Amino acid sequence: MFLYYFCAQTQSNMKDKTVRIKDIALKANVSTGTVDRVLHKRGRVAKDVEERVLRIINELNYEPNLMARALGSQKVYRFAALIPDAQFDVYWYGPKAGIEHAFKELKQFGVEVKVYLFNPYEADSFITAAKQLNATQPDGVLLSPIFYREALPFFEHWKAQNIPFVLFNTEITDHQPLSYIGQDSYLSGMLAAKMLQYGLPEPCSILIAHFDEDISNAAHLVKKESGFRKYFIQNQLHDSYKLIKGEFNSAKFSVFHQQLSDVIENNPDLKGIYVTTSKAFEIAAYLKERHIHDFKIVGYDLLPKNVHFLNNGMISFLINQNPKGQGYWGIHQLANHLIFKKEVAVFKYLPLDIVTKENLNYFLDKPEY
Amino acid sequence: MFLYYFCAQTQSNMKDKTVRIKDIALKANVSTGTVDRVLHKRGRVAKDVEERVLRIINELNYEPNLMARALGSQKVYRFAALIPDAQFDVYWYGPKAGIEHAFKELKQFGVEVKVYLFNPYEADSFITAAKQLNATQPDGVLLSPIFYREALPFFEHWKAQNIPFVLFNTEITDHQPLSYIGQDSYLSGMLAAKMLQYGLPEPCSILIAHFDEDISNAAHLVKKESGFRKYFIQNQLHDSYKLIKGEFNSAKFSVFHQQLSDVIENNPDLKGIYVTTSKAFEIAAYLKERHIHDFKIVGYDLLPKNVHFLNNGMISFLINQNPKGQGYWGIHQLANHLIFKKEVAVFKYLPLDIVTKENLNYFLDKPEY
DNA sequence: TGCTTTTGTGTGTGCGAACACATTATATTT
DNA sequence: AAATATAATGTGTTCGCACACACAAAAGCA
Repeated sequence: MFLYYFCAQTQSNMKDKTVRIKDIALKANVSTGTVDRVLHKRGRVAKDVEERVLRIINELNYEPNLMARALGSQKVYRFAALIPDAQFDVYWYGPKAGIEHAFKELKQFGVEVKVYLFNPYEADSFITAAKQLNATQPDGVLLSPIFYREALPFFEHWKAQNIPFVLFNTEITDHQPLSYIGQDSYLSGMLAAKMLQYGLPEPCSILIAHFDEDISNAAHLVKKESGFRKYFIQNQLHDSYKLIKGEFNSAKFSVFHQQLSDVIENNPDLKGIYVTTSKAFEIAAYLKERHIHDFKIVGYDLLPKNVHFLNNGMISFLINQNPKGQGYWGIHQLANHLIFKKEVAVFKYLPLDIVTKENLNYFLDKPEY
Repeated sequence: MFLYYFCAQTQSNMKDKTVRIKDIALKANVSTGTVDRVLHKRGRVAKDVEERVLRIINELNYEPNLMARALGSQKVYRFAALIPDAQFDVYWYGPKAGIEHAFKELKQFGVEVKVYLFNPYEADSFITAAKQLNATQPDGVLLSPIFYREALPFFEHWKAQNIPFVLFNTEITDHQPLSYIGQDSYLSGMLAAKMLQYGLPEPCSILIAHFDEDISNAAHLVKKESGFRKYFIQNQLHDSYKLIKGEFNSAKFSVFHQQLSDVIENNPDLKGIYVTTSKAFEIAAYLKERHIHDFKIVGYDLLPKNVHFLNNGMISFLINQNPKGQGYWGIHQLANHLIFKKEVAVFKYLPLDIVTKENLNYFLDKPEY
């Protein structure tokens, strides 16, 4: 019978136990202390000895026992996260939950996480929080750089201080972060286009709705829009579908309503709406109020209000940006780099989850990733 | 500024380090040995003492240090997996990969995994492999019980031997497995219906295509079909759409082609096809050959051939059953139960991932879950 | 030469839990 | 009451690693 065997022993070296520092020391005719010094590049080792030890480490394919390491070294890794306060935008509950979850998994390895919150509508509050964060000299930083310009000097500072930082949610990959985590905004736009067009076989108008953001400072929204438009071009559909662009401000209801009703009146064949942010519920609510039920809406994120309109059919699909996962993986990337010395990918793109009424449950309260 | 602080110290007990057995022993006026006996229910502890210790464990919110545990106890956990050989059906590469991935994460905790392969088209080979598996007296078993009847006596045996077993892929939840892992077949069918109907606004006929399976022995396919039909009833669409059922056998090409062309000829308004297994590519290939391009197909699983037809547009959507994840979580459920003493959910439903050309990449080679 | 640095190397302890073993207290038998 | 069994509890070693420290040899310098 066919049989695979996964176990600690390699096939070649059949009955070898896992290689320990002791084993290396023995084979190299030195003490464990010396091996330790080589492993940690603490110096104070003769050249020839160092080479010999390194060779043997390679030969024996030594892999440190992470348990024992975490147990032995009482080192504490102090991570800091810098994210918007959920009280201003419930979206940010997700990342915070993800960060907390990652912390729970990693605290055994000596990880501590401080979360600094700022007001996503006030650049100053970002700066204040970031300065405070810096005062504590963390070993690694995770942040959502929604204030790009304001974040720049901090990038410089961390680079100078050799503090790895991970960015998420807002696609920025200059300034050598350790890693960027989030979705591919461009593909995200293409996917949204597919989902709308697939359900709207007849030629019609489609609205691209941006919300609340300073578009010039929000590169990811621009990318989403390009991806969205690209889909129609790539599939030779740009003659059949008219794409309208709108920027809305949900803060002032009356203005928002006026803007939206203008768009609807001016485009009688409007049948689909792509909301580039998590504010799809604003539009759904408006349409519901007006008893307009034949629109297809695609938006982002499983906010309670969005879920509500997904369930009653006003919203056709939500693309899950996995905010929880972003926080979770952000902390994990730092740990992988600092604690486990793993290579971490500069781009960590999370899946583009398509959520409908039918599969909603699996994305709502998953504690795992 | 707002600030959350995740660290080893609880807020109430500010400067407490993590609680160790020693701390409990101290507070309970006993030795660590006694605490240990209480923790592991090894007996030989006076009733009153046990109660006191348990109370203090609770009060102090003790959580064992998994590192130290894994280090200290050299215990080896021997898991066995019993799955079809991928050489008969490439689908099974997924579970095997997931099992291997889980092993890599868990080997630090002393986990070993033996994978026994059988021929999914020969019940005897299943029995042979299962017997061989039993001979090794594993601590836990993960299997896909695609031969339901043949698996029954083994369920009994494991139950009698107190060996936890986890089932996956084929929905079976009798016989008290530790856990079942897979998709909710019923919801899966509903989702497929949604994806087809959403893209086919006009009334038409839709084919439900089963493949290769002995339907009477494949409860999950029946459930998929019920869910699929339910969608149309629930949404009052059963007048507009005619649902046709077909059972195909891909082994005999000529027969299969005849069957399929019959269905197409007899239903000129056929526009959608729901393939309940991973064999959607068979139908896509046929249609492609006949230059029929206006059908919407929804099927399962990211097999290379399916991916091919997803990319060229013949298949609209694939629902990812996450075969890799099933193997991964299967092993993890065993570990959670046996090693980490966690409660494990009897039903572990994996998300219903909707895969299109646009978001395909994220589901193809994700090493994480 | 005697003395201080520097460099190379080995030893020992602690981390938290598991488990074997040693010891003490209590019950039972003779 | 002494002997013995048995239940209850305490002690010590182990796991693999990090890190502090001890110490020796070599090198620098007067």
